[in-house]
Amino acid sequence: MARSKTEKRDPATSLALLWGEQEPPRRGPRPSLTTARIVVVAIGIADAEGLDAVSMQRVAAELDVTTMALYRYVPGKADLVDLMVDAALGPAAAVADVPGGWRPQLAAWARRSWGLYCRHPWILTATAMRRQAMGPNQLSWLDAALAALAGTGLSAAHRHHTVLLVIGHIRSLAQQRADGDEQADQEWNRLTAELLERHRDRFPALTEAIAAGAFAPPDDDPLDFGLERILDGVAALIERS
Amino acid sequence: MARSKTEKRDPATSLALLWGEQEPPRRGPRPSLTTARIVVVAIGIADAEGLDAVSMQRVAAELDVTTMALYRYVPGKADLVDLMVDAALGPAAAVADVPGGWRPQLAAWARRSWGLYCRHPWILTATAMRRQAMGPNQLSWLDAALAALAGTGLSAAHRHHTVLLVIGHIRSLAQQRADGDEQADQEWNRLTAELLERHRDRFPALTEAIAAGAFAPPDDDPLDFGLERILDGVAALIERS
DNA sequence: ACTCAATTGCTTATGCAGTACACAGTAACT
DNA sequence: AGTTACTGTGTACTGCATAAGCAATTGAGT
Repeated sequence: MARSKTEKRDPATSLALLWGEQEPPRRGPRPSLTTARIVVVAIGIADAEGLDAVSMQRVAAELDVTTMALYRYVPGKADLVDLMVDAALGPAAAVADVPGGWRPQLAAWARRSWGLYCRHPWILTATAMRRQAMGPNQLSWLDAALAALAGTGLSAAHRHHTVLLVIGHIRSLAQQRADGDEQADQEWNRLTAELLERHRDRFPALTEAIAAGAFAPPDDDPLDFGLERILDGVAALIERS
Repeated sequence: MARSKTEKRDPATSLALLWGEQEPPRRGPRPSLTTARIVVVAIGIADAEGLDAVSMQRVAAELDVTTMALYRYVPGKADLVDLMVDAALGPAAAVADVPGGWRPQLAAWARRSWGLYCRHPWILTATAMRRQAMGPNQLSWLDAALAALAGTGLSAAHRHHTVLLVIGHIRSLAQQRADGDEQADQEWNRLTAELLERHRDRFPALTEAIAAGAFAPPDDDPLDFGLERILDGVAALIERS
């Protein structure tokens, strides 16, 4: 099967970079750049124009250096993206002091996580379907969510799966959000709706649901419905055990 | 913000192709290929070597034609991928005859959907974070899930959100599965675990969860936990209303 | 102070990707 | 037979990631 691209990364080097575990150079000219500065610029591009706009050439141009200069700081693009993700995540927000126990805490965690995906939608693509090196910030988010579930009596495996479930929901929302937002997509939606109308007999339940307003823009927070269902389900599991 | 790539597609043309709504050519030499044949070959490559291995050149070579010949059948790569997705999905399985009401039906739907993502993991990337043209098969899957929820008394919006919640879970699992399966990834996991151990004080809950076996390979179906939680949550909502 | 090795940024070059364009041949409609 | 709509092909352009070699810069060891 397949990892993305040719998979030439050296895990040890990549992880050392991601965790900031590498000795500064002893000799040679002073570096004119920092890994951090490169990452900041790259994130800026991704925020403004999407992940596809982040090419090595583009980042280098923004920094007024040659493309190849970047390779003195970062082994390759994959590592740069990993760094971007971890930097964009930042350290996890503390939710331990949210009152009310695991449920409000996990909800707060989800809400902040969701906010992150809204501010940096490219995180979704950056972490999708590729071996992704996990940096300290990413782990801190995971840790925070697990901490919220610590007192529930759930097994470790169940706690872990619960967190993954919530993350999955958030990512799923981020995905949908990326799909429907922009004006160019209106044309797609219009034409698809037309097609659906023409084949309405093949999709009775869908046709009916649309007629009943299933796809109308919601007025409440899109995160809420799924999050409440999931937390209800988890609550039921907790009570049962 | 940003769609992937330069966004030069014509929605009308792309959708017509996807829905098979285009008149066959009246004159000229017989086409030596079919769109369908191209798609089958492309899916074969994606199944065997991942989506990254699917390049126009590669597909063309497999079919013994020039790269540019493909463009007589498909406007561009994005459209090819859309066709691949819809073809790989196939028509939705009927779950209306699954006994026991909405819950077993939706569970059965989820299970078949999950099977699809297992057989064709590239579907995840293919549908991630890009404007994706929805073809008839994709809509039929959506329709089938909505049909399962038709008798529940849920509002159309809630039915829709419920389906999206389940899809999100499935995709989330597919994502995780893509991450951890392969032998090359063992090295990553080992080194990450080492790093985590060295910084264990920064991630107490995570460290504790791992020690308690949270990441041990599960013996039951990975789909089950999340699916049951979600369905429990939905069931609670249905009872309440 | 002098030498040397490590490290910098730059230049040049390779290979692969998607795709635009113009050509020559082919089959149906007039 | 001629026109027209189509076919597959060759060539070419652009953008991408990245490898290799070069000259300049610096600190450590003498």
